[in-house]
Amino acid sequence: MEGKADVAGKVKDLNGKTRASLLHMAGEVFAEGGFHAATVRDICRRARVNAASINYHFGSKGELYAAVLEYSYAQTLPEFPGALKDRSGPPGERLSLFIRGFMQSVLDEGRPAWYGKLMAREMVEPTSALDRIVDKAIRPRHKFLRELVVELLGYRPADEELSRMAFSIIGQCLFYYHARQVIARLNPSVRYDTRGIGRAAAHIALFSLSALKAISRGKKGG
Amino acid sequence: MEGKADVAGKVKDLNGKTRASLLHMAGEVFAEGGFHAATVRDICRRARVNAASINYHFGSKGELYAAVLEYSYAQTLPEFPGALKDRSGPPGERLSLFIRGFMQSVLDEGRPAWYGKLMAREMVEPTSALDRIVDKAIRPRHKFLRELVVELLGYRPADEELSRMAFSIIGQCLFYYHARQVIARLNPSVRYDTRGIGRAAAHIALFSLSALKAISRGKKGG
DNA sequence: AAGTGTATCAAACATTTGTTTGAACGTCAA
DNA sequence: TTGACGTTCAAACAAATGTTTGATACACTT
Repeated sequence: MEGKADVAGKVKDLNGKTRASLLHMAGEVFAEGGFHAATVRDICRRARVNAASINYHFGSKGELYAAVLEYSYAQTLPEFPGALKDRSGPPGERLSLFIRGFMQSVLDEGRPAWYGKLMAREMVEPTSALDRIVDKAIRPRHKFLRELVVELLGYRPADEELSRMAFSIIGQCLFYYHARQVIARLNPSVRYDTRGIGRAAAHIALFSLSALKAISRGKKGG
Repeated sequence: MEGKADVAGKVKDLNGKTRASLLHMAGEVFAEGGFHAATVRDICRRARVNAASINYHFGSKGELYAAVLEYSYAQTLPEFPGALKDRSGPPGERLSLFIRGFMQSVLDEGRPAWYGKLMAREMVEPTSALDRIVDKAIRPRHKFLRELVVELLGYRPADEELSRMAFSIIGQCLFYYHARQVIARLNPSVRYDTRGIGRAAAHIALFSLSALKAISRGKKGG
């Protein structure tokens, strides 16, 4: 009944055309509307395969979702891990680069890299995959941001306060993703192409660096 | 067939017990999981009424949702409009009060005031009701924030830049709502009771005021 | 008492969801 | 050629969804 799909899935991976097509289209559909809004029929229609293919190749919609996360995470691996450990250059510049890179991965509509979007979606509408995402993707970035904040402040605040600093920075970034429909209505001039993302990232970097600098000064002075 | 429900809805409003019960339970359910995740059967079960009641009293699930938004908005009316026009007191203090009030309305789990949550949900998962919410609730707050930022900066930046300042502030606030599942995993010590909300609000106010002050100084000095 | 309109209910309805089934097709080894 | 295996497909399935229906009970008027 279940052929070789489960066992061989990890062996052949993308050998089969159907399987690869499903993986890509599923990534697209999941990134668009989240896990629940996505339908297997829509995914299969776009992938031009039979509706039963998902269950044959992945077992279920949920396991397909997990496979998409795993796959897209592996795709983005070459991008980040270097940046997440890079300690060269002034910390302010590293923060700017991090913010821009993060926003690109979440907002850029062009390339088929849905991992950022899937990550952002999981925050709002969690599935059983959230724990894995937190451990593999979010926690490393959070830690990276915390250390950067320590450098920028010049001292290490209490644990909770330090987390809040990171939250303040990431919160600004994610707002552009989560509230993009509202932003489009409040200020239609805000664009989401590479230039627009760059402008948003530049503002967030300026805003955050200014805050950290002023807080640092206040702490040292008082 | 459609009796007096549609016509009389606006006349009697909450006279009927069933209608009122539905309105309250629907608000609760919609706030929990959004419009799509909510089911009419769940709402009716909690309200202890028949499953057909929603269509009888409101016409459809969508119109019930609209009615909930309208009702909960009317409930929160007494709270805000004063605050949104208050020009007394130092602007920094007014910003702190705004942030705290906004976060309370979005995060507080105790009271049955779902308007904040529904508003935050509409941003991420918009329905056809978004336009109305933007006009009636979001735009006034956005405008209020912009004017406050102008006061705090001491000058008026370009339109887009000014909007981004407001986005940076609101983005920090909404992160605590949208990413609460992730926050719980990253830093379990962050609480969502009144004290915890107050602490988060205080941090966001400090962070934002520091940023605005430093940016203002930089602009004037350079 | 009869009549009128409102409200509530259990049941059924049509649609959509994820999933399963059984047949058909192709490939390759014996 | 035969038989086994992996793959694809149309069709059907069971469950859940929003909605509709027809009957029944109640309140109030005439």
